[in-house]
Amino acid sequence: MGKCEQCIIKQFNSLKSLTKDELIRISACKTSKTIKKGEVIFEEGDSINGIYCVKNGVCKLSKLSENGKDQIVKMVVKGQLIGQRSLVSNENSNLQATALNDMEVCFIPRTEIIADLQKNPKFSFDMLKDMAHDLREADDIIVNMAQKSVRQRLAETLIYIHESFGVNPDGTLSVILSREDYANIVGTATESAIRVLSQFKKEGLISTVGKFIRIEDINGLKRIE
Amino acid sequence: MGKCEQCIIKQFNSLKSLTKDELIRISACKTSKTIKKGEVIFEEGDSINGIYCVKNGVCKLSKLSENGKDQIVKMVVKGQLIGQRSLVSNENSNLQATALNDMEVCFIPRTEIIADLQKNPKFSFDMLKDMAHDLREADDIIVNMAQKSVRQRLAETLIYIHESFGVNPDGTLSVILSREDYANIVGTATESAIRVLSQFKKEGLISTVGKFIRIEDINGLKRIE
DNA sequence: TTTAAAATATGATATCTGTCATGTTTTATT
DNA sequence: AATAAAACATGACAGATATCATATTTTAAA
Repeated sequence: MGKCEQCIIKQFNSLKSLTKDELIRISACKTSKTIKKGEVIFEEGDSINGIYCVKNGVCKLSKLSENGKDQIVKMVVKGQLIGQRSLVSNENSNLQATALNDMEVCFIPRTEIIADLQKNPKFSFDMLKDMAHDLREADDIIVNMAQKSVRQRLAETLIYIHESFGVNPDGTLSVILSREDYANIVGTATESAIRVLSQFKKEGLISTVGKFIRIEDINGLKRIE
Repeated sequence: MGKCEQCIIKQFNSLKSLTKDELIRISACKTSKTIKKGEVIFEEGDSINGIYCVKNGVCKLSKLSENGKDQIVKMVVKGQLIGQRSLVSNENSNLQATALNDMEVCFIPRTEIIADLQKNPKFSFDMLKDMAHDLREADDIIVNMAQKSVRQRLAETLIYIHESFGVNPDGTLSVILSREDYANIVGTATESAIRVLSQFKKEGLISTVGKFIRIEDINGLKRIE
């Protein structure tokens, strides 16, 4: 099993602020897991009791709505942490985490992290920064949901995935989502998401081969109103 | 000018975790302000350079959308803090704060708070908890925006205001909002908000006299689908 | 008080989006 | 390869919501 103190992944999240000794201690009690595509890491209401550090792969954080739809609230990639909120508030999770492709994660038990938060102010300040960033993102999502059309939101989602998660060598988006996932990010019916993607294709803004999507005209997407 | 260490308001936010000495120091450099109804406390893009502790009154935090609407993201009442996110991330504000009625606030400069965050782990952990709570609320708002009708969202907004901010002796909601504000919380056109409120009135769910709204049948509102 | 401005109200209509139905394609499994 | 299941696609239609127009009422200001 890898050692936290040597792991490059920690560069990308607040764990980077832990001292070498703290990392060694955490390394001793962490557990590594492989999670297969589609597998649920934890459900709404689960007591998580720790945080996950994503070493590889992508997952979605979603929340079930009363109408049966599973709204995707955030996507998490390599380098990021999952479960900080529940860790801090000591409440059960309000979200479900589901792997979008095969993942490798490390699980660090709650008590260890809490101990470090109490002792290492740089670490807790870093986590504060992360949450402040998440909050800002959440604000933007709220505004988009409230004020923009499905067409605009879907265009922005494609751009976001393109810019945040990158593309394969052939230019297709590296994160593969079903049309239903797109609908659940945008907050619309699956048929509507399919329809709008088809329109984008007709307009030459994107090209698709099955689930693979390539953005052909990113400025065109940005221009959508 | 009041002294922080004797101020009861701090009970309701993370400032309660500061030591007496820290509070005395903060008290020495804080400034009190009165803000009139409708006045803007800070705008999007402003560098805030501190946090506001709300001693009295209510304000809205909003973000301008490209379509010209001013989406309300959160309402802040007596006891709560404003500006933690910008404080922590050291970025300019992504939101505008506007007083909904006359307010009294204390402004604490950034450097003081940062110093305490670095030194007092209990304080920073408390602020982490606050942010985790805000994030959870934001998740709920995203899901509601994405999955619920204007009618449902408006009903839930009325219930939220009723339960979180209370009522006057005559039973009317103590926080007075314009129809436009309601529209900007719910994320709809002002006319739609007006229309739905009129419907609620016709259905006996609420009664209104000018801007004053009284919930007559809270269970009826909760039943709306 | 008078007047102007802003907020509230309501109708008519257009547009957007959801739902249902149905067919096709892709993917997984035997 | 054959089959079933899932995902994707598209049309038709209904319902929700935005927009525009126009009153009416309330509030603020002169």
